[in-house]
Amino acid sequence: MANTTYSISDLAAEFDITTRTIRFYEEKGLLSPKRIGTSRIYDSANRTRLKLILRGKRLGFTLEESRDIIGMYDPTHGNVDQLQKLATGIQQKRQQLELQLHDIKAMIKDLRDAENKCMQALPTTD
Amino acid sequence: MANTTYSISDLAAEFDITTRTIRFYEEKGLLSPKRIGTSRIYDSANRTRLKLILRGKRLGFTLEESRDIIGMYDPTHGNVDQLQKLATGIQQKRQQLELQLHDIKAMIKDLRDAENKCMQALPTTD
DNA sequence: ACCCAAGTTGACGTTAACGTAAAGGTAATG
DNA sequence: CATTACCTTTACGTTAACGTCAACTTGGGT
Repeated sequence: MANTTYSISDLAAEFDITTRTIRFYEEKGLLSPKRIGTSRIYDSANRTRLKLILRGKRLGFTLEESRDIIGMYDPTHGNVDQLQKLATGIQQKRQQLELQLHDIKAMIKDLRDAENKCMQALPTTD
Repeated sequence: MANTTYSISDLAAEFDITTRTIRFYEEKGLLSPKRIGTSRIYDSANRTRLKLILRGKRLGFTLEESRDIIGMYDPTHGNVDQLQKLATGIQQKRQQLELQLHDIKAMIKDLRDAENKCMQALPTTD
């Protein structure tokens, strides 16, 4: 199984970000690639995490929020009490996202209306 | 018609933000309330604009983006050429929003999955 | 052996979006 | 008439998320 790996500039090119950005995410504890010598080596799991970080960014989340959210994706952390807290944390984030979903839909509708008004104000080609 | 007006602290209280924030938005050209003496007086139109700004903020937009978007809501700007550019601007923003909509839905699904895994890992009460 | 592209670690700079005093004006209330 | 409660402007401080050098090492290709 040829486990594909990536250099830092591979990922930077793929996602159209700088290497500085990727290192910054690592500095903030969002990524922790393996090393060969001093060079960072990213596997597909790292790449996925990066994608999730960027998705969070597009949605306006801070890096800290994204880190928390990504932390919710694997229930590796055994303890029952921890799992309870995790579950409620997940539910809260989901609620927030539902609100955001509502906001976006409203905004899209507003823009559709604006577009229509705009079209009506324009001369028709007939 | 008792045109309702608001003081700056009225709006700050209603939307749970500081007066500083509201003044800052004005500084950035997002609001322009009337004045009585030196005091700012907001009408319902100003209040609506503020609501739109905050919605934009919840969606991760910069103030500049929000200002542009809000500017799309009224086709007051007569010229045909301007209207054409406005229309395409609106369409672009809408496309961006559709992408964001997609991102949000994906994230909600991820969180639902995570919630399920979490529940399965928890002991049932039977 | 030499070069170059790509990697590394600091460290300081920058921008957006406010926070946080400081210093003062004004209007109503006790 | 003095205090309290809001309002104002001006100005410096702060945090997140990188940008931007600088100075250095390192693995391949010719």
